[in-house]
Amino acid sequence: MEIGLRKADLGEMVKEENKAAESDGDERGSAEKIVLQDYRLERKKAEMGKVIEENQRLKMYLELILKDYRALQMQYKDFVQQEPKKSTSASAVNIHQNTEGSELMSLSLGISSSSDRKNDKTYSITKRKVDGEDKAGLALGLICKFKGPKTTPAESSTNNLSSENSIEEVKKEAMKIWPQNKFPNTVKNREHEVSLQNLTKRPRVSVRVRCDTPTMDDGCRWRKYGQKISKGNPRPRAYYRCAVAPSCPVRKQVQRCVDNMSILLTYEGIHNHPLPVSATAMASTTSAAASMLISGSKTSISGTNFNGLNFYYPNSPISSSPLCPSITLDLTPTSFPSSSLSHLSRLHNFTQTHSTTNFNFTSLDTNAFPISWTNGIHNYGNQHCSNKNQICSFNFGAQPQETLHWQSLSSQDTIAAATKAITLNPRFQSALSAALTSVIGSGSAQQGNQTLADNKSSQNTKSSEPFPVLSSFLSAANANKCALNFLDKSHDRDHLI
DNA sequence: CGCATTTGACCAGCGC
DNA sequence: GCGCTGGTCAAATGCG
Repeated sequence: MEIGLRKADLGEMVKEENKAAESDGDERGSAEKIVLQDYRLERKKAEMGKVIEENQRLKMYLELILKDYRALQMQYKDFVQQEPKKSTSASAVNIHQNTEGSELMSLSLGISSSSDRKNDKTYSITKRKVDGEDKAGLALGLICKFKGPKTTPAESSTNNLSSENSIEEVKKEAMKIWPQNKFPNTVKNREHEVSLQNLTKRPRVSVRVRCDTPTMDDGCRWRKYGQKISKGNPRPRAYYRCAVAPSCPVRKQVQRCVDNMSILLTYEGIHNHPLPVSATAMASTTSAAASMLISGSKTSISGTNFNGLNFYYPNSPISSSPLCPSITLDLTPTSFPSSSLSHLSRLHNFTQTHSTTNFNFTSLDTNAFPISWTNGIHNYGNQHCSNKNQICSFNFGAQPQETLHWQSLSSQDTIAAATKAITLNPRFQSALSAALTSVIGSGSAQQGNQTLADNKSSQNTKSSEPFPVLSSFLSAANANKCALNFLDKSHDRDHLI
């Protein structure tokens, strides 16, 4: 569609140019006119060639995306088919059967704000039940509980049932949890749902960078509102608010590592205002990752406690709330892949309810044991992943032709390069999507791709537009369009960085 | 003087 | 229920 429009537009342009040429011709000699026309023709031909080439590339991207989509669709089908067999309770089967298709997508993401949590006393009860009883499958209960209308005190009290795992009780739980899903899912409801999600869910993106200076300038204006000594790290953690706009919800935590020069920046929330150009590199990196989180969570259906891409950092654990999915982009040149990974593993063994994703953008020699990604999407780079433990580490510099030498770059450059890697390369997007999809449980890398594309596109359009990219989720159609726009423009930017 | 930072107090969530 | 911890608030302080 986009391709067709482009050709049509170009045709119009050629006609207009020809008209202009004709009017000019009255004042010039015919020979000069012919030469000029020839020149214009050649130019248009060249442009046409570029457009055709671009269209081919777009088709290629589209095929890749479709391929990803089909692969995910197959995985999803497999999952749906296998899950009832695995499930020990009939209600679980009902839940899955009731949640097939697109509805299931919208049911999966249950996040409430802290204020909601305050009101919803069932939260902690349900969560504990979920954590304790069935780490593999019953997370659905939690998910739905978040989303649903506030339960009445009577309903809440019934949640205090003794935790015997009888089928009847599970059924009762499921009935309490799911009834709202049987209501007609009107457009209004969905919009409300989505807006609520965007308002209440604050994705966390941690960026680990090497920084020799006391503070790291990421281009944005921040106002410090607190400082705290956190457990396990003598260096205080600083809390910042975005000071660009008073209403901006974005917060940042800065934690310096105790034993090296790396610094961990944790961003929470999405900017609701235009950003200075200097801030777009970091912001686009984090928002791309945040978008991935949101999209991934949104399409997760069950299984892995949906909540979590958790960050853990030796000697400075950043707390993670189940309400705040988080992701870490490791941009340090000298990371600690093996130790961090084992650390993550150990941590995860202790806290099975959390899962962790660590994207390592260091040079490839820091990671030495590639494991092929088996999600049926793309193999890209070295990906260290243990699905069982929900721990993934990516090294995106693994393929020689795609290797980016982060070590030689400054922090800003590294961030910019990482941003580029995430946003411009469909393979990166696929890999990221695959990781998130895997970690979160299920879902659509497709949507992740679109979101990333959308994200980049939104930045590309105009700096005057508000930065937040999560709003793109409100319109799938728009996301499609933006994805194409992004793909359309991506090759031009390839020359920039 | 205005703005940013510091810092102790307070609050909420969570584990025991 | 209590204590620990992370996160936030707001008065005090510092700085240009």
